[in-house]
Amino acid sequence: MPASTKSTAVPASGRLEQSVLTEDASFLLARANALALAAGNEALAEHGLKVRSYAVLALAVEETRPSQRELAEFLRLDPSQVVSLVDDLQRRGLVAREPDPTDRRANVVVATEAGRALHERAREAAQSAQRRLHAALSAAQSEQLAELLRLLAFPG
Amino acid sequence: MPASTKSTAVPASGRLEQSVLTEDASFLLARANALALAAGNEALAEHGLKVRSYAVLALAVEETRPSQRELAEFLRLDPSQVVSLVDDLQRRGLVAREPDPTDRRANVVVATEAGRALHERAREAAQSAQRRLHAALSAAQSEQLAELLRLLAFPG
DNA sequence: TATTGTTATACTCTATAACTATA
DNA sequence: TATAGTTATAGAGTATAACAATA
Repeated sequence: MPASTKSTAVPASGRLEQSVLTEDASFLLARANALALAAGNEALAEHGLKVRSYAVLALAVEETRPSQRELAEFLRLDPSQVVSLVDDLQRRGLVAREPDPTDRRANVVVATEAGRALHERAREAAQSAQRRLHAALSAAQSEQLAELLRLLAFPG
Repeated sequence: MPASTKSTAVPASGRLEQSVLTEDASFLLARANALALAAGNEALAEHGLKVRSYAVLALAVEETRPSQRELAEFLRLDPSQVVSLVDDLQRRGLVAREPDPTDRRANVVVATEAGRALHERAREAAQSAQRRLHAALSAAQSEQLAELLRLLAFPG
């Protein structure tokens, strides 16, 4: 193969990495998210979870006692998507819907004991996947990235 | 309403922001990406584009002359998705498929004059949407965020 | 044999509207 | 009137397998 077809040091598969898109934060965000989502789903699959259901379970484990509405807002999901996520977790005995005493329209989603146990194991899998994903970053860089993303994800 | 139901200074809509998920880089990535995607699609809609088709157009405008295969890898799309994205842009006269002289299996995707003109206008809309999205970040922070995301998005 | 682009297909995700029971 | 949850449904996005042409 003639040298002219591979005139740079960049590998053939990465020819496009010199694109201006590489300076576009939204594009980088999309690509990084695609990689993180794939890695997360793969790591959680052995526990029967995905990134979505793991997030709901994680919030149900906490003291906050979130309503489905709050879950939808926080996770940027449609309320109807929360219904089916909670349906699934409830069918598997991992969370329960409890009535909110202060608002009889609302359900509070709380983890069962089995849900807490599964969450603990899943959390470790997710964290180890994240460590692999952040292999190119130092611990300080990972923390800094999280801080900057927080500004973007929670404005105001 | 009794004070005990709103015991913190956090607004009711943001009660969950104290969750440990808020320290999870992958969750923050997902939420930030959801916001950026929505803002991007909204900004590009007036030009008849979405984030996906804009990215393809942007790469077709450059000198790189990417093949559909390269577009798929770079944008982390399935090759079949690239087919329909290019189909659509081509139908609208914004890009053309040119045969790759060095590989008769491959199509090279290049922007037409109309495509270049539209890209220029769309780029401005996308950039101004991004400035709004990054309102909480300084210019230095935005640049830093992009650098860190690049490490995540393009490992190796 | 392996790869590029293509088609067809199924599956997941997302968004919308309409309904009920509450507020 | 407005909101929480639910249901149904349609649309967008994603993933898979199979095929023709070419390497």
